[in-house]
Amino acid sequence: MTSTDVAAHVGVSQATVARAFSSPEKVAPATRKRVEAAAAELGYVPNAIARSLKSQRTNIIAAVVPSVGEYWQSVLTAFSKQLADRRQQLLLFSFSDPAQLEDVLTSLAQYRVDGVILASASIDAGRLARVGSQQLPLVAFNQPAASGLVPSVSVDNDLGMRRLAAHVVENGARRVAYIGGVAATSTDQTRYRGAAQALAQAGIACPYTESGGWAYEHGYGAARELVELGELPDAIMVAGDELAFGVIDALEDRGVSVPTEVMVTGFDGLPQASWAGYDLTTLTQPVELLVEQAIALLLGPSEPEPADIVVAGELRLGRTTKSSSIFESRKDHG
Amino acid sequence: MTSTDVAAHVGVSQATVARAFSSPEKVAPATRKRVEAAAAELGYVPNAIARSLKSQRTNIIAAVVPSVGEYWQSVLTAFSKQLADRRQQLLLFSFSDPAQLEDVLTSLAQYRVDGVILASASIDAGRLARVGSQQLPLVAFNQPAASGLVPSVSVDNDLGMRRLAAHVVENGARRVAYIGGVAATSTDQTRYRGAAQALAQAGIACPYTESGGWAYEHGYGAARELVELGELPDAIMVAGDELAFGVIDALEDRGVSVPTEVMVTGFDGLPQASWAGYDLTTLTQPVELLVEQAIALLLGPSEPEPADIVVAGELRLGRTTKSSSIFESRKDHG
DNA sequence: AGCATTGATGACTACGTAGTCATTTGTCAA
DNA sequence: TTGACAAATGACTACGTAGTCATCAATGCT
Repeated sequence: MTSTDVAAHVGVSQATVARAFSSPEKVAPATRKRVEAAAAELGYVPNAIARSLKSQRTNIIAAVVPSVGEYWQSVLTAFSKQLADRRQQLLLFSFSDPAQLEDVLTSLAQYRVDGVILASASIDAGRLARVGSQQLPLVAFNQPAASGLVPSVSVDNDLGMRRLAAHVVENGARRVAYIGGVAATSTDQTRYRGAAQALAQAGIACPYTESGGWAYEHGYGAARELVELGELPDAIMVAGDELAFGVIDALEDRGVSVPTEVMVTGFDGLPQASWAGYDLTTLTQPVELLVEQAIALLLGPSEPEPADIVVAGELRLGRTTKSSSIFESRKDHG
Repeated sequence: MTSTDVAAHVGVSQATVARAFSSPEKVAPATRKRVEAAAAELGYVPNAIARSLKSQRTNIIAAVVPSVGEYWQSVLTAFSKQLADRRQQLLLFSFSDPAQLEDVLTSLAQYRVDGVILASASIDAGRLARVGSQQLPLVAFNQPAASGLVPSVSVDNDLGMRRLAAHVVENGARRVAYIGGVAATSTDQTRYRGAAQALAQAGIACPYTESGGWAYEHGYGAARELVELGELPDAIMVAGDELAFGVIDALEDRGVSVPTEVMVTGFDGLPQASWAGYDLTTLTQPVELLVEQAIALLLGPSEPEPADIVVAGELRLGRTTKSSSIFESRKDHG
């Protein structure tokens, strides 16, 4: 069922049918109605593939995201929603191993998408630069390493961690440990640096432990080791919320009370952070806003110049840091 | 940069360049190498849009999923991974309101995808039938209502709930409450029926409470009401894991201990169910297997006949039902 | 040597649409 | 009434690819 078929049925030219759908104002109302009626009757729907070939625009945005992780799933959801509002579709390219990235980018290149959202902390700068050297509109999402190489949108990791650190210090922490995700990623580095520098200003050291990933299990494992080594700090700052959930559960499992004995902070502001079971102190990323900015860069009128948009997050105070006496614990387990 | 450009550069015809990429075995090795070299030099990548137009295959599968919910996110991840292995891409259509479905299906129809995965409990049978009447290969994912109308793949909701009910009864529950999601959905109905019938055989009633959604907040609210009404049962069976997390947190928040005072069961087997903080007794859906079956139906050699594949889930025993004396509570909050 | 067979390649065209340009029709002012 | 002009429409073509068919060279066989 093509526009030509509909045209024949109505008794107009194919061009008129095409116009009736792509620029209806250029078709006389009466004609348009007849075309629409025939299309409905025959079940005609314009072919986006052919349209894309002709117009050189696909109205498709590709998202390259890691296939695991609570955080990326929430980001993806936001992109999907906001792109739908702009009548764009989201073509999903997920990968579980950074090594797959080459393959992913190769097949991505074939689809002539209108833009690409590169969302993964685990792409190194060199690779990023190579991708950016294509003429393809590209936005790096929450990848500090992208700065200067490709246009990027990020939460202010440094400021966020500083605020969390300040909060922890205010709440009386004197010894602090930091549990990171993957030390090789710029996200991890930036966050740790923020925390470490802010704490250093208060004269507090902040030993770094790499957990080796961003998932619950990694946080659980790292915290378990910390407990087994003894010498628990007053607070553990964790590089991400999902990690922090694991940290909290590991601590509670071993009888270490949060926040009474050890405070815990996260980073990201996942929905679960607000769940009563965790009620985590964290830095909430303004995901909707970040996504909006990313889309604006991609779909903006001009080519996205290598701008680096940094958006501040919002401090969320949960029960996991309410240790000092002036805070009334809103809830206790027992 | 097109195949014609490459052809001119190498000194062969466009057809040969096209063949070198789409069916390399039909091109002499020497020629193929020259073509590949030129393509690499010029940065040529085949245009999937043009190929799709010509070949009438897009290698794109559309997924229609609700834009919220932990469960659907995990399903999406599985689809994305498995489709990538088969060199198919995933075009994402998410919607937050069932009313948007018409729009979604309209824009979906334009992309001439090779198949559609319809994954939402909140599509009613009538609508399903209409979608199915198109000639488009379609698979309904975890929608019991689809049975007979369109090919479908589902977990065995009935059996799963029966097994959970049996487990709860074995653990000594005599009074049981059921918290559902959205009563109008077939998923909710099937699950409740399974639980109610299994409990009835043990002579136990199972009053149904609708929570009004599938999210954490809905479970939290429903459980809060249950507590405020007094008359707590021995066990609460919940229609989904995310709901169950809310139920557990609401109970604990009000000083009701799980599982000592009230047992809780979920359904889905989300990753978080295995987190130590919840350690939920639930029915784990074999998501990877379900997805595999769905893809097989879609991409199978023949048109997917309206088969209904039902796969049994696996009972996961967590701490939330270990109430009877013979079970040692692995952990307690306090 | 002559002919059939196979492999490699080129010329050509269709896929379905949208934009360009030309043509026709209707409207208004001189 | 007629020229000028705008609106509506049609004919035509290009977008980039892959499949069909034809062509040509090389090989094997009698």
